[in-house]
Amino acid sequence: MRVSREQMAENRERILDTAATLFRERGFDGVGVADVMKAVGLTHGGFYGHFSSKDDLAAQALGRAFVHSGQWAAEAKAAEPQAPLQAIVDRYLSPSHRDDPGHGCPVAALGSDTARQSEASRLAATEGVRAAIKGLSAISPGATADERRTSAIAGYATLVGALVLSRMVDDAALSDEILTAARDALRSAEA
Amino acid sequence: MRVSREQMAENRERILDTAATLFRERGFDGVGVADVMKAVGLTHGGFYGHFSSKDDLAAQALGRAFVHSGQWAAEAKAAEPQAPLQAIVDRYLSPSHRDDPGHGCPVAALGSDTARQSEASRLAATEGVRAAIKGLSAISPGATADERRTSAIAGYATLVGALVLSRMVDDAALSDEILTAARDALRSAEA
DNA sequence: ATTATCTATAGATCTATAGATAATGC
DNA sequence: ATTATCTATAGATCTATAGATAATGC
Repeated sequence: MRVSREQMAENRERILDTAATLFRERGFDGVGVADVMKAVGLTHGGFYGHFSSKDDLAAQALGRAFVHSGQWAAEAKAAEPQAPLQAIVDRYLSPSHRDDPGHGCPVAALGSDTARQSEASRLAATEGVRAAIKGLSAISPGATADERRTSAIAGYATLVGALVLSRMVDDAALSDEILTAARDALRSAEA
Repeated sequence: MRVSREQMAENRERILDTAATLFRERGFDGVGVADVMKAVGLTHGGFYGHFSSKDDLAAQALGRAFVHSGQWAAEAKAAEPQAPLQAIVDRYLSPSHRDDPGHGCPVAALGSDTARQSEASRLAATEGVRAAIKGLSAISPGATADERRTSAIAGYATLVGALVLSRMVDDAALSDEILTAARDALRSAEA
């Protein structure tokens, strides 16, 4: 039953990544500790050797999701160095992102829930949002640093809101229209 | 124990309004049937005489929240007929709206959750979002009806995203900055 | 010998229902 | 007599813990 120290560390990573995905797919309350452990292939009693509580897991999994989000943005930038903001906007507002919340933006997937979560989760979210704003400020339009930061925050809000709205409505045409409208508006703001 | 037919109808209304507030404050999973009934002053067994299930209540309470949201926007328009969009934006992005989710926008409070809710809830949300877009299209900037609709959708997304972000972060200054940045960006878009 | 994981379960909570109670309305 | 509400509870689910098991690592 016991595994090596190295294997244990790997198990912990898999619990975190699996939880980060499941929470984004089903919400914090839609996933139990036993669900996460079962998905990883362990029994749920073993969970408490890795994390002190479900809240602890939630906070760390949220942090993990934000880190992946940042890498995701960096990839988009690297792939399109001439128009990095447009690359991020197009990828963020794509149907494939909308249809795969488990591997997407943690703000759109868990935003309204996180506001009601533990202190540790909210701290992870605050750092994640701060980092995202910083990253977007470097590539957003504006004559001064202040203007770029303002347009980065507003652009971030537009992305998040459009994705939340597109996932909420039960009408494929309206959902697509929301993504397209937000993309068009952000494109003309860049010009 | 029994009450008049009229009183029963009033009880039903109070259950709906109370649920609409509690769900927005604590999320769908953060509120039990017993919590709602206790807040109304009834025992939880009586609930099933009014609604067939918690899902049924959730869908109807969500519809109710959207109706109130529409009235809220109409009030802002009536109070400031010369600049109706600005009045809505200012009210939506105010600290008092941010700090009172129970009486505010259902999209910002329950958006990510609603995507995972029952068919009936998603239908209520779809109608609510459709109505909001229609209302905003009438007062949004743009030369053609299509342009006004696009800027209405993008503006709505900016409002929702900014409120979600401002509620998620655990830093008052950053939260205020997000509200202000979104408001400034929407103001310059109107011009 | 130590310890990562497993088995089993306590304790709490939540939805939904069945039958009792008591006030309304024909 | 009808029916809106109440009391009590069944059944399911979830977090967390205690003690057993068996493989690692000194």
